[in-house]
Parts: sequence; structure tokens; C-alpha cells
Amino acid sequence: MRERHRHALCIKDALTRAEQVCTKRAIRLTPTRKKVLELIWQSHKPVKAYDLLAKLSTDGHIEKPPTVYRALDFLLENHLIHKIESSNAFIGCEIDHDELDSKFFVCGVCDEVKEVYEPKLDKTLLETSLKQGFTPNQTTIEIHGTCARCAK
Amino acid sequence: MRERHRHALCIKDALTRAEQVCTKRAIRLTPTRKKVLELIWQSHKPVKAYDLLAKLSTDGHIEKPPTVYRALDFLLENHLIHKIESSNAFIGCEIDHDELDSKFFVCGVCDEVKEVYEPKLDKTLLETSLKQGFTPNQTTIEIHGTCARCAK
DNA sequence: ATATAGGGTGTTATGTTATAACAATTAATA
DNA sequence: TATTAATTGTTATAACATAACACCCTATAT
Repeated sequence: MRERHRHALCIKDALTRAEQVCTKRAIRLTPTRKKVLELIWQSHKPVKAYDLLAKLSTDGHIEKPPTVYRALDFLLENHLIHKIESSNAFIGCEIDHDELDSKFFVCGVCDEVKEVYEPKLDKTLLETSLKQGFTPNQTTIEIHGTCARCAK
Repeated sequence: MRERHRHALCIKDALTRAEQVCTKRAIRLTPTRKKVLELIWQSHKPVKAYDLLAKLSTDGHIEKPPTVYRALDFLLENHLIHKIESSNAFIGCEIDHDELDSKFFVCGVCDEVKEVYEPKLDKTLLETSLKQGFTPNQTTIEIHGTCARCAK
């Protein structure tokens, strides 16, 4: 957890934003979807689908894969979470952005992921694309390394 | 296939480079590893591990997953191929570069992937990292969209 | 030439990640 | 309140990847 980081607020904010987005788009944040989003937001580390599945399951009832993958698909489509492709795991969306520009720093020591907003990088990416005659519509930008805290 | 693109030369060049790299590093490009590299280089589209496995198998003999994954691991470690994380597939390395800076354009129409060398993008990525206090050691940069030919 | 150490391969089994297909239920709407 | 569209439940399986151990080459040192 970051110093001076009140994570409970992160979770609360994320859920509030999700509610707003869903209301605005007239789509439903059903209990399962909300629960999955909450579970993902328990930390800033990406979460695996089958770990979510385990957490959704109780003594009495074991959830099956489609339950969690459907919730994940919904949350992904609505940009409430992202998938970290290089680790097959999911993380809450921290930023209000369009589809193109998700960029993640993945720390190999603490496993936390930070999503950044960086127009300059977007600009360079777009320029590079245009130079190739390429029309981008979705990017996977995942930078693995060591975060500032872990480097100390 | 690109216009004026003699793909047989691509394959030949790739294999020649691989031989050179292996000689230089005193490592062995065994028949299986070479065959896998050749199969990957059959096109500029990323290839799935189990498709390689099928191609390695003959009427008389079915190869098993470890055979192909070991060859892939070897080729990845020596930067002779890359993994496209967002599609769980593998592609020949087109560029002489250090570990940090693989960047791919993935066309959603023809499925071809182009690896680019773009120091300016590296520079911006590094600046963005430093701004976060982040020490990068490996990047996943995969831009999905439509390539120039397919856009016509 | 031959012992041996290390790298490479064969094989079985299993672990991990994700989706197809169809039935049943619930919510929105006419 | 009947209809329809969206959501969920359930079974099965597809797709992707590795662990573990036995065996076999091949390089090298004696």
C-alpha cells in the first residue's frame, strides 16, 4: 500500500464511478459484476480470473468460469477494468480515458500496477503509427520493471 | 505477402542470422529449434504454439507440447522470435535490438505483424518511466489496428 | 578411447486460462 | 401482463502452458 494511500477510498471511488458510468449508459451493474469489480479493486495488483472465481465461491456454492469471465467481459467493455496481457490478469481502471491509451507500469517486485495518463506518449505512438501508414485502434502498452518504492 | 516482397529471402536471412547468433554465443540451433524457427518464419503472421505442434507432427509421430514450448523458450531467450502477448502467438524477430524495445503493429485485417525500430518512441517511453520513478526492464508494446495495405 | 558432466529430448501427467452451447430465469417494455 | 431482451446457471470442452523424471546425446578432460 502506498504511504498516505487510503485504499478504502480507492475502492469506494471506483465503485461510485462505475455506478455513474452504468447509469449514464443505461447498463446494469448487477451484483456479480459489482462484486467482481470490488474484488479486483482490493489491491493495485492485477488479479487472475480463477482467483476471483475462488473468492466468489462460498462453502455452499462453487462458481463456474463463465460467471467470472462474463463479469470481466462486461467490465472490460465498459472500460471499468483492464486486462494486463503479459500476465493474464485484470486490474481496475484508474483513469478516465478513451480506448486507445491505456499504459501500465508493472512492478516485478511488489506486483503493483500503475496506469498512467501521458499525452506525450500517446502523441509519439500516434506519430509512429502514421509513419507506418497504420491506423491504430487499440494498444497494449505494458512496461515491466521496478517501481520507485521498490527501487529504494 | 507484401508487393515486391520475396518472402523466401526473409526465411533464408532469418535462418542465417540465427545460425550466426548461435555460433557466436556457442549455443546450439538443434534440428527441432531450427524447424520451429522456419515454421514461424513461413509468414509475417504470428503463429500459435499448438499450430506449430501440429506442423511438427507427422503421420507416424505426434509431437507433444513440451517439444514446441522448449524450442520456443530457447528462441525467445535468444531474441530470435517474440511473443505477441495480446494474441498468445509467436513471430520471428525482424530487428537487431536490445531487450527493451520490441514494438509491434498488429493488423486486424490481414493478421500480419510488423516489428518496428523507433528510437523516438523508446526515448519517450524511457522519459515516461523516469517521470514515474520507474526502472523499466522489459516492454510489451503491441498496437492493434489496420495496416496501410488493408486500409486501401 | 573412454568416463563424465551438462545440455537436450521423450513422455506422462497435469495445471492454467478461456469459451461454446443451451437451458432457465429475471428485468425492461410495450 | 405478455413479450422481449438481457442475464445467469450449467455442462462440457477448447486452448495455452509447465512440472517432473527418465533417457540420450555431445563436448571435454583425462
